[in-house]
Amino acid sequence: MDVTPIIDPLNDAQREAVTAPQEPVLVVAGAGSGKTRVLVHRMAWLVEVEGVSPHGILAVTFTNKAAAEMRGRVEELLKMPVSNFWVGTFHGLAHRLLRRHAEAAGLPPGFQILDSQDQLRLIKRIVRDMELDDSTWSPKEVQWFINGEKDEGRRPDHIDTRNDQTRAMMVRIYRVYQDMCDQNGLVDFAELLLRAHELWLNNPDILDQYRRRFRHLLVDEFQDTNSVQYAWLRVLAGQTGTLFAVGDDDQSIYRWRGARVENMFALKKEFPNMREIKLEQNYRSTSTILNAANSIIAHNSERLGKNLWTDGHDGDSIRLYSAYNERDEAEFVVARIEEWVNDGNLRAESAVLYRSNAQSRVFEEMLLAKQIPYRVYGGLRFFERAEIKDALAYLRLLENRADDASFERVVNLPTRGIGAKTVSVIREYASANAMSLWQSATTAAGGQLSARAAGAVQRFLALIEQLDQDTAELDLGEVVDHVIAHSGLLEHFRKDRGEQAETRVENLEELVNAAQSFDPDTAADDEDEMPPLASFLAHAALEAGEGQADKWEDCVQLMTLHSAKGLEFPLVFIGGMEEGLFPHKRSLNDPGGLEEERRLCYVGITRAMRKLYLSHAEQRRMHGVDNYAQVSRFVSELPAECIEEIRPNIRVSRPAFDGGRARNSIRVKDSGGDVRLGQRVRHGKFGEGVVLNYEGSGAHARVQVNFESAGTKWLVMSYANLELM
DNA sequence: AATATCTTGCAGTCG
DNA sequence: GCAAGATATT
Repeated sequence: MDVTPIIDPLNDAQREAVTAPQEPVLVVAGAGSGKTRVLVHRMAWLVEVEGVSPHGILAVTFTNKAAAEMRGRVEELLKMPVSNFWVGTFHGLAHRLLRRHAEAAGLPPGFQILDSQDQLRLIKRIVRDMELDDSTWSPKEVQWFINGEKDEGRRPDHIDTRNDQTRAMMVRIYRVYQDMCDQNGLVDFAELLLRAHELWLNNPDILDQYRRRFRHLLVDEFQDTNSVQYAWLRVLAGQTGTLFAVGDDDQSIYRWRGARVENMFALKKEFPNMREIKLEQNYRSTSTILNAANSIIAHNSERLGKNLWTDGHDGDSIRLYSAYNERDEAEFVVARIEEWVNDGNLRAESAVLYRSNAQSRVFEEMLLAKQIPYRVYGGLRFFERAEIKDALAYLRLLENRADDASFERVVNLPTRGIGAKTVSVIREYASANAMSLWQSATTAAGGQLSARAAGAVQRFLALIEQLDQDTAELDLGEVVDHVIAHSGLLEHFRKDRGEQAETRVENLEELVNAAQSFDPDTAADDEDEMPPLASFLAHAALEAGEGQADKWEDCVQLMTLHSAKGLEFPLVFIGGMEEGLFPHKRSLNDPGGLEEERRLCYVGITRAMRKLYLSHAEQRRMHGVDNYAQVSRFVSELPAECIEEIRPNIRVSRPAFDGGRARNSIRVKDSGGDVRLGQRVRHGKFGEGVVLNYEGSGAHARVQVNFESAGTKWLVMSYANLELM
């Protein structure tokens, strides 16, 4: 057999990894050192040379993108379809296991996935139902707490709450939340992983079956595994499985969602015979860019230690631009992109990276103004759009009548005379009798509904049953089409004359397309197949789709630094290099947070192949308020000889701003005086009060005043005629 | 009960 | 600057 395509394109270190004996291997692979290639070639090596059946190989990644890429490349190399391999994300694989073994995992067969929006909604309701103050028990924090505990593998019973009232209450909410999910057959993201792990622990026979099957476990981005994922893999590997783990401690950027870099060290302890191989030769970037990256990451203390090198060219300096504000920054970036394109390059080769999603807006506006096509990754994804979730809620009810979240979402959408009052009666009767909203509704909440409300509810129930019957024989695309048409959703959005109504209708139509072309999972594995609708719904929750269509058009790529991991671009911009934004201020509270931000910066820099631009703005509008920040410390951690500063052109219209760093007063029209925060003022009608807040400037300036008798009001300065006191 | 308008909180990153 | 939720209006 000809193995040259498998081993020829590899350097020595890569080859050592790919051809290693069937023993545990840890590959520490720097950015751009060919780690995906190593994984792909290892799989090919196992199959072609070692004679391992694809059936016995499990490959795990974190993102759908990475999984898709791995599939594609293995197929290309082996020239055979990879349907026999299990290749997927942790969540995807966990989901597949749970579907197969729903009963053993203690789940109803029609269980649905709860995405984080739905999860938050549910928690909000629970906090309210428990009559807790949602400012002390902010649903977001509760969500954070629950997910954090689940990521560590802890159920409410495992959590020690002695001497900690706050924690005790959090655990109480966690309990109620979990009961709710169990009753409704809902599984959140963290739960998928935890249940999959518990499936091993509680069912030795099932575990044994998979242990015997998967003798080879390949794991990408090992530094991003959390405790549960690690335990899941560890148990699956057992004494007989061989683990092939690839990771880079310097690219560990998901600690906030439970990832533990330490898992890389733990591996070496658990498998004393583990072979460790370092990949340090970079094939992606110029040496200037690599120097910058090495120099940044050297400021971190906790590292396995590794230094990237290349035998390529120096390339251009890294350009640093100091903008006045975020618009100026965007203008600069877009102008550079225009030059790039005029030089005959593709737009798709350029990427604008930023720390937080909110930063994309200004770049989008500027690109739009210059009519440059672009594509935003992340942000609000297709399956997360409100109208899509509405449609999915109908579909979910068809699958699982007990899905309360979906029930509530569509019971009165489009409006059919079932108001808040009616729903709350149904809800109370349901919780008093430990039944689903659906069941409660079928009994007209135990007869507590008025005749009119009961009639409306009855019509809703009949509608769902009717939809279910009518679609029983249809295929997936037709089901979706039928449901959005006959549920009244499409009609509802059609007659809505809001500006977004049209795109909503288009999105619903797009959903039908998505369903039609949906391929029930590329890994059409042997035995039990999932019903298409269930499979499609899971796909919607797990993959969420992309922000916009038109993948194939040549367009500028916009994304967060996080979602850029694993990608590369000839031209890269990193915007918002400001203290407080990057490193983000909320990362500074916890130890290790800063180092993680620095690794994120390292990830960003190493995305660039040829040209890298960094920029920061002196002034940036956030939450509608101007902010001023220092240049990010990361800029000063770069070697000076790599950097070339670009001064703004004089012609740039410097925004009229009034000098002060922390501006806290505005000028009252024609009056010579300033209104400051805390200033006492008198109003002709409302009397005396104190200025709490203000916004805008000039004729549009408004102030918020707390009046002693009239309460707080927003007033337009130019009309209010405030008298300063 | 349905719709229009105002207020509030937000934006840290993913599956 | 936007979206969700709260409040006001019909």
